[in-house]
Formats: sequence, structure tokens, C-alpha cells
Amino acid sequence: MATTATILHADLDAFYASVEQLLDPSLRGKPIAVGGGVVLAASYEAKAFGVRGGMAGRQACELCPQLIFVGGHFREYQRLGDAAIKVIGDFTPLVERISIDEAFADVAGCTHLFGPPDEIAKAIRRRVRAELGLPISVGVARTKHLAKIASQVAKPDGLLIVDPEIELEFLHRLPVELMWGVGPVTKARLAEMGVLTIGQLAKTPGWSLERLLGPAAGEKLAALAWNRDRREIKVRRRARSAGAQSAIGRKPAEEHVFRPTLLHLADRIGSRLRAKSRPGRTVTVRVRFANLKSVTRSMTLDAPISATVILAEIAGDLVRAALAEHPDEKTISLLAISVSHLEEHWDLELELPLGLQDERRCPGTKIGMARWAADRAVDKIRDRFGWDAIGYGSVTLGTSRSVPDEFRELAEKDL
DNA sequence: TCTGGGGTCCTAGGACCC
DNA sequence: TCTGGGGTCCTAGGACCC
Repeated sequence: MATTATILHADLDAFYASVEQLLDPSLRGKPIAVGGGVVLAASYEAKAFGVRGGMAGRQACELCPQLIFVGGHFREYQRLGDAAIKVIGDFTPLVERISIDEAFADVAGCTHLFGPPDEIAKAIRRRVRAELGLPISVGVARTKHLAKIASQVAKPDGLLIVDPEIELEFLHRLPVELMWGVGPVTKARLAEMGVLTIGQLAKTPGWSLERLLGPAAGEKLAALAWNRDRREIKVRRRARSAGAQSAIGRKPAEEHVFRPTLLHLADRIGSRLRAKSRPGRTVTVRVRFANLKSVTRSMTLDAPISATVILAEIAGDLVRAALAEHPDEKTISLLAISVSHLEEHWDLELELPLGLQDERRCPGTKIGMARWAADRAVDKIRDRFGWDAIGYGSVTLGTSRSVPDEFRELAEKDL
């Protein structure tokens, strides 16, 4: 194996919690959780008690009575996340950002400037610590998959370089759940076959994996287990869908409940789609019932849409259809809308005539024109005065926002 | 014991076309 | 009329990731 390890995976440690401990030194060394009703992030001190992101706040308190809850400084997360990625970008333009706090990079082309990959990795960690005050773990390997695993193993605040000579030795000792694509279900299925480590997975016959996990997953996992990962660094990939959801507690499955919520969700999505001129053709809704079972309904249109009200109406039709098929479910706990089949770049003015082919939904061009103009007006006001300055139902919904909008924005992918 | 929100990809069946 | 095969799109559900 002549090639060298030039792929880096960098991952800020317990990111939100680390930022809070940075901003308020009295929190350092203590178990803290960002959030309230739901734990959005936990510090390492809290993780030691079993506190995890996504956990209910009450449950977290039971696990760790001295847990300190802090409200989030979402602006700071965005700023510091961007700054950390920018440090990596100072070494190479080949940076693939995965999320607010995580990125891959290929440094093959810049070693003549900055030294070997391990020196670059050390420099990145040093600079992020010195300039931003944050711990960041880095894995260096020949493939993305291995670099990612290396950074996980290196955590917290560590650096791990996987020499190409010992790749499989390193990989095959590790448990299967460290692999990309192995979650709780796959882990359990593999465990039933007695497969606990990546080494055992590698020795499992291909046909057996494919029967268990399907052709695609089986083949992918086998390839990763032998470190045959061909994925390259993708500097920018466009989003394939945009969505929004809202957990609403337990509410009756009735029009007066889901209509305003759907309008609010459609408003969020529509304004994002319009801002980037990326309307979509497929609208999907998800309804989760009180028992946490959920169903989806979708509809693909002939022409792409991004108008808030049209989006909301289609979503309403789909939700009504879903509820009609589940007459026994009287209570819903979550509503979601997602738009996919996004156009690459679209002249939104075209949406008007094309979007009105369905006469039942939008009888007459005048109404369609009015809606389109209303969206334009709302978008403009928001550009100047902020999102909450105007909109559909955001006031009436105020109390039902379980998570602040700023937090939602952190998770939004660039369209 | 009852977890939020934004995403990606895969599967399987059916419709439809050639 | 019956039979077959391949390709594409749509829909619903599910696993997984951050």
C-alpha cells in the first residue's frame, strides 16, 4: 500500500457544551446540559453519568442530580463552528463540512507548504485551542471512513494517526458500531450472528451479509470492513430536500390543531426555498401518533413549488388522507413537512403559471398572484426586520415551539 | 422510559412505457 | 391475445447520521 494517510477528520468535542464552558468559566469541569425539556448537548462530565443528547431533561436529572442546565448561545455556536472550519480551510481548500462541528479534509496537496499530515493535524488542534479556546479531536488516515473512526477513538481532545501499514490491524479490533452505517438495528442483527467486531464482520461471507442487510448495505459494510472506502472529499454538495417538523405534545387529530402548525412549517420551508430559488416537486408529510408510530404521505407535482400557502394546503390534504386511513388514532404528537426533488436553480416567477395547473387547488390566476405577491412581501420584510417581524401563525404558535428557531437553523443544510 | 430537529440513502411494490 | 423483459418514476417505510 504505497499511498499515505492524507485524509483528516476533525470533530469538535461536545461542541455546544464546550462553548458554554468557554463562555462561563464557572461551568468548567462540571456536568452541564444545553437545553431544558430536551438535552441538546451534554458535557463530558455529564456524559459520564449517562446523559446523552436528545434525552428528556427529567431523565437526565435523574441520572445526574447535580446536572446544570444552560440555555444555548446559538449565535456563538454558529460563529465558533464556522471559525473552526475556517482554520482547516487555511491549510487546504479541499474541506468537506459535514455539520456545524465536523469536517473532512484532504491535505495531500499542501504537505509541501505545511509539512506532513500529522504536523498539519497538530497545527489545527493547536490553533483551534489557542484562537477559539475549544478542544477538537482529529483522525488521520488513508480513507474517510478510517479517519472518522480514528477521530472517534481519539476523543476527547485527541489525535490519532492510522499508519497505512497497520490499517486492518487497527480496524478489525474495534466493535462494529463504530462503523459508518451501523446503528442499533444493524448492530443487533449482527450480534445475533455472533458478529461483534469489525474483524468478525470482515470474515463474514458476503452473501450472508446481503441476506441480513440487503444488497446495498451488505456490500457497503463488507467494503468498509476491509477499508475499501472510495469516497472522495466533496467540497460542496447541494441539499436534496428541505423540511421542518414540530413536536406538539399530545393533541387531538383535528383540523384546528394541525392547520396552524402546518402553515407555520410551510412558512419556514417556503421562505428557505424561495431565498435560494429552489422550489421542489415532491411534498411529504409525516404524522406521528401518540403511541409514537408514524406514517408518511407524499405527492409529486408536475411543477415545482415554494409558495407558503400552496405548500400548506397540499400538506393539509396529505395529513387529512393519512388520518382518514387511521381512524383509530385520535391523538397526534408530531407533524412534519419535507420538500424534495428540488430544482437546481429556478426562476420563481415561473412557479406562478406552472404551479397553478391544479385548478381545484388554486382556482384562477388572481388568487395565485396574490399568494405569490404575499410571499414576496413577507420575504422582503423579513430580510429587513428579521424572521419574527411577520409571518403565518408564529405568534399563535409561540408556546408550542419546543425548540428555539435559532437552534433549528444550526441544523439546516445550505440549499 | 416514552426524545427534538434537519437531513441522506435504501428497499420493495406498483404503474407505466417501450 | 398471451407472454416476457428492461427501464423509470412514484409511494411508503425504515435505518442511519449529526
